[in-house]
Amino acid sequence: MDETLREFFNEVYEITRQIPLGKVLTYGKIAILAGRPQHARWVGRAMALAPDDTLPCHRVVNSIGETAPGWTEQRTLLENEGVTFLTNGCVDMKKHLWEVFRHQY
DNA sequence: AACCTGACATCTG
DNA sequence: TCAGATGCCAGGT
Repeated sequence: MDETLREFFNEVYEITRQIPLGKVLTYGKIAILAGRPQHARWVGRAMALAPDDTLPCHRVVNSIGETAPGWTEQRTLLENEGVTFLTNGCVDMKKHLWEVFRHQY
């Protein structure tokens, strides 16, 4: 794998580690924070390959708040930390999306 | 080189 | 509101 991509992955993991309990981030937002706005899909791949069990990758969802396909535990993990879901099965983004940008300013 | 794939995002009718 | 199309990009075949 390309070295710059590996750096990107590490950046992604670093950011993911900083997501507070009970909050979530989207693949796209993480891609932006990691400096590569076009690589949302690569963030997903980074999660899939995440070697570190302590990485809170369950706090990463897509732009509309859907949990990862084929990973039913994710919802349970989130609910255990107080994250609520809407009737359509998506995370209540209004409540739980981590407003990173507001903290930066 | 050509084509497919995917833990994505955004636009469109 | 929502399914389908489109853009995206690197890895796999």
